[in-house]
Amino acid sequence: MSARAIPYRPHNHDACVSQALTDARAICQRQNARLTPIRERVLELIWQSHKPLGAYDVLAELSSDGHNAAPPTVYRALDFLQQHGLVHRIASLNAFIGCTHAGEHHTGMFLICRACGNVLELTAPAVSTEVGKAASEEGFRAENTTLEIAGLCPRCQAEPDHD
Amino acid sequence: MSARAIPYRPHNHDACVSQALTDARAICQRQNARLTPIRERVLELIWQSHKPLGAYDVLAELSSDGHNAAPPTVYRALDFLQQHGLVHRIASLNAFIGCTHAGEHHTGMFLICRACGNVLELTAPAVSTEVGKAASEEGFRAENTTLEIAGLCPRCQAEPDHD
DNA sequence: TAAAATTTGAAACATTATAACATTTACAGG
DNA sequence: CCTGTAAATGTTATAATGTTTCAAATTTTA
Ligand SMILES: [Zn+2]
Ligand SMILES: [Zn+2]
Ligand SMILES: [Zn+2]
Ligand SMILES: [Zn+2]
Repeated sequence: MSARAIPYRPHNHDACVSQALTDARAICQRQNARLTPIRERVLELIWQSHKPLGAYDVLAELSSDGHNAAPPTVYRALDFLQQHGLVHRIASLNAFIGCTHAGEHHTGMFLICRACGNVLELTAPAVSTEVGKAASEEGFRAENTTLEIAGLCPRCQAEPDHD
Repeated sequence: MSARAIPYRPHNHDACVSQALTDARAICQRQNARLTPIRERVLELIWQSHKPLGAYDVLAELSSDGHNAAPPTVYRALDFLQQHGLVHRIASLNAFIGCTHAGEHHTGMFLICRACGNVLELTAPAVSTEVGKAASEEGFRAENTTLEIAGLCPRCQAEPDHD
């Protein structure tokens, strides 16, 4: 797997998308899960940028596809994709983003730029370790971590108002 | 300030509430902010337990007070309380909880028990440090951290189905 | 092929949050 | 005490997000 694209910088994003779809197909096959056309299309839509997309945004895109979908269609597809580690929900934004570590067993940490809206997913083992330590010091059995950092990406610190 | 009550264990919760209200009055005075009757009442309602309360739950309680309130009343009060560091919003639950470190300048980390619903707010400097490190390694200027851990509290690990 | 399980369609509804504008209240200066 | 101003609250409507339910179609299994 090659070096990961940085959302904040221009890059060949088509490569991000096709890599994500290729990975998804492999992962679903391995897990005996069915990446149906709707699910694949939703994943593709989610990956259209590195900015999280709301469920109703996905719905609107499906509609402009000519697909007459209702909310449950989208939420089901998103549930499926989450279940199989292909997308993450960003709780602080009520929105969804493609996982850049699909298949890698990880706990995502998300850097969310409040200016450009792009999100970078990191794996930070040191953070996970400290979180686990803090939880177990309280006797708490951690199952699921939501870690979302809002702030300014390097690009927007230098030069505001990027897309 | 005495040792903090552990939400997961029985304790004199009236003491939690009155401490929180006393602290809130002092903090607002120091900040020249007006802790009006509505705001104080909302804070008291939020503190009625260590389980996060939804905005519409607050609304319902206000109504049963005989106060004929609409959603904006509650959201405004909650915004005020958040602004002054008296309550936190738990993004993964769309709900609000009293801050147990009001006035202490901190980044909250929340241990959310999925069985009993209680939430413990921690300050974990080591976690904050690692989060800061991970962000700055990416050149990201972190401004706001959402850190919520769902799992099982000690009590519910031992003995399920507590309230 | 027939039965079973999974996936999708469709309609209604529930929950959470905000916009917009009117009214009231608190406060400072005259 | 009045009065102008800003802050806070009331009120109505609406937007945004997410779920329940049941029916129909599709895929898988036997
Ligand atoms: Zn890309
Ligand atoms: Zn991921
Ligand atoms: Zn208590
Ligand atoms: Zn706090």
